Amino acid sequence: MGRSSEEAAQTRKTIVAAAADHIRRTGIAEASLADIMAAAGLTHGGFYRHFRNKEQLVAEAISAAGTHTIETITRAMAKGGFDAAVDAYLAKSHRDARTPICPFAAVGSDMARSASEVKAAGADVLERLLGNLGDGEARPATRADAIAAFATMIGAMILARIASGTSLSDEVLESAKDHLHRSAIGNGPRRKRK
Amino acid sequence: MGRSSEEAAQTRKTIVAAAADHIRRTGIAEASLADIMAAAGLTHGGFYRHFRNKEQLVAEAISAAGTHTIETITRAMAKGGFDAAVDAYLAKSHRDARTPICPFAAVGSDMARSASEVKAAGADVLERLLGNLGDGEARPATRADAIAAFATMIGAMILARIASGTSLSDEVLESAKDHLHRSAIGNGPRRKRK
DNA sequence: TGTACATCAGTGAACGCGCGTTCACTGATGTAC
DNA sequence: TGTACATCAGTGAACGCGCGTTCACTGATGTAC
Repeated sequence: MGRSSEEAAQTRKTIVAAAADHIRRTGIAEASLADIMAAAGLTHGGFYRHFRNKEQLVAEAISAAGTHTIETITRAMAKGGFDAAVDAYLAKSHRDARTPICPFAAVGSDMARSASEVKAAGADVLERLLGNLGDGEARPATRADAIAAFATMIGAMILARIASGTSLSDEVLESAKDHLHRSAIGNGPRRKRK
Repeated sequence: MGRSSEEAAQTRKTIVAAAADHIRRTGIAEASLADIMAAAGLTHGGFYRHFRNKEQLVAEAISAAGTHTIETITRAMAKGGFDAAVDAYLAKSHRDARTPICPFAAVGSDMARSASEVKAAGADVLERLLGNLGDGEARPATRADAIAAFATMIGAMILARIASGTSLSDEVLESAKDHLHRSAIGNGPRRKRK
């Protein structure tokens, strides 16, 4: 089955998208190349026509998932400010989603243990996210505030997922939301730090 | 090789301790029973004399690692208050440790995807930790404050480990520390929430 | 107290399985003439 | 323009390996008499 190079480029994107989904749902180690390729509508033998190895795919999948997450957060910030973005991120629907949106909450611990290629992709997503949180009107006052706020969000989401099904889980989400709303990090327009 | 039941109980504890180490170092899925048993000085065949399956061992290992983490945090709080505990947790030496101390930072994402037995062990550790953070003089003012502070700590540690080796990593630790110090969560004695 | 025996922690080989990776092959595509 | 051919995306079988789990066996322990 020969394919044009245009079709091949599309196939590659499909594989990355399937990997981004599968990895966030099951974890990095648990997502097998055969499953990812099947989800992309392909057999697993063709994988190495597109990628050097699994690590490369994981790195690109993290990057793609991160880009979508940044867009989602940026959109929420533009519409309803920092508080709205926090509420959207820490929503029960995000906690319970079959496919988690944010790769840091879904596989943050996995990434921390991964090969440098994967960690670099994760660090790049974080850097891009921090750059974008500076945009908009009701943004965090400083880069340090944005870092602390995002750390609180992913930490709370991870704890809420561990405790899912208990009242503690809801309490974690509510406590983190309240804290971020009250901490005056993003209330109203501020000057970006020089 | 027959063993007394006393020796067997000690062996069981050794296996759990080896599992707690191995799991925090490599991840849940990546820690094989054969490796854990070898680290405990045993062959892997005898595993099922002590545990129903891998899940049960993982749950007990999380619980044991969590107990040690709670003790460490409680000790730091007793000695230097909330700020000292934050500084100890978010230290570079904790980020770079061969065996991470805190199971939530090390394998939080893994736990969130694990069987209910493992998640229940994690939720129990969190509940115990929150109970202990209420002790001491310079404790977080409310349970909600304690939850938000701990979420910030594990989130920051995970992000710092993903970015390890870059200046962003140090920046994450510093930003989270500054935020927690400034947020007045644990500055001085407060009344515990009713 | 001394002896026979049941127990069971631990050994080491084996099981079926799924993993990442490799490879010979297929056949439509795009190019050279 | 039409034809021959090289390319290479995708197939499907196979590879060696490590996994969780099982099992027949060993032999020191603790108990029954």
